[in-house]
Amino acid sequence: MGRPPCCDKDGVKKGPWTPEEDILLVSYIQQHGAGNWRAVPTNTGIGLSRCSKSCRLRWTNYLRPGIKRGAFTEQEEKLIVHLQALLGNRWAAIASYLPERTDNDIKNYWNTHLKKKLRNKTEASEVTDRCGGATTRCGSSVSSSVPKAKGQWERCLQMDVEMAKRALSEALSMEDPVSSSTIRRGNSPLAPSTYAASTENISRLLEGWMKKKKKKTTSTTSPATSTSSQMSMSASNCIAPPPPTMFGFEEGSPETTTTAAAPFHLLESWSHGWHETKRIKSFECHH
DNA sequence: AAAACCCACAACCGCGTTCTA
DNA sequence: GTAGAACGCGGTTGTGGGTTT
Repeated sequence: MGRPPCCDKDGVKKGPWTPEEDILLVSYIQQHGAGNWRAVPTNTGIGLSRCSKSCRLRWTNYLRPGIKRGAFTEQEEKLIVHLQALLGNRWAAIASYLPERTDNDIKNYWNTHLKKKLRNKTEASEVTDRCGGATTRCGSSVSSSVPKAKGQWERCLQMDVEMAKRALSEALSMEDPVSSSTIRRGNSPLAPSTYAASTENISRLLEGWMKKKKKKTTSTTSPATSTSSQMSMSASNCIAPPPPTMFGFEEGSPETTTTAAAPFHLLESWSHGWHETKRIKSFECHH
């Protein structure tokens, strides 16, 4: 009946990942490709005693090639704010418009920076009309608990859509052609740089890890030498593609057909070749 | 110098959905 | 068709580093 069990909870390691574990995971994915997470812990042998869920998370959030880390740009910030206004806290959907960022990253950034920023803004403009002014951000959240008259809500949403359109156009026009073309095309399944990019991710993580370790202790043996050589060796190879960054919205979704759908069409060019019906379906289900 | 506090972010948890035997 | 596990997502927590007192 059903699928076999995921992984026995006993002996499953938790907490921060070490570079060794990262290497193990990446080399596994290099050989077998991303997906089938259930098989990862068993196939990597005793070296990786992580549950499949943890492996998937580690890969999608940190090791996957093409992930951009560091400070968010103003354009990214704008995008997030407007998409959050349109989509609510659907971080995965929002992340699909920022292919270099993960949903976790965006979620964290929202919770730590943008939420505060917006709160300050709204506090400052609280005195003014909540929905009437042209610059007032209204209908801000899909999940807003404040009830609104239908017509009013639609007008607000329409305004948000217009704002989002502008922000998206700005963001798109300001992108440099090289990086944006990479983004639009995603990671080609056979792109030779794919694994290299992944090892770059690990190298970055390793650097940070080494710094931390240096601070803590100077006497412990570090994995740096073995891992770096392993990485440079592996970098010449090519791995299976990462899970395609999702792009999901379907024409005619209820409630979004005439309003929110507009910016998504605008963005469709971003992601040609990335259509992932599974996620589209999943998004439909949420509506 | 040390304690207290704050902040950022990586990772975990729980739940709904999807998949498969 | 059904049961049960995997998968994916959003919310939350834990931890480590930085700053302030």
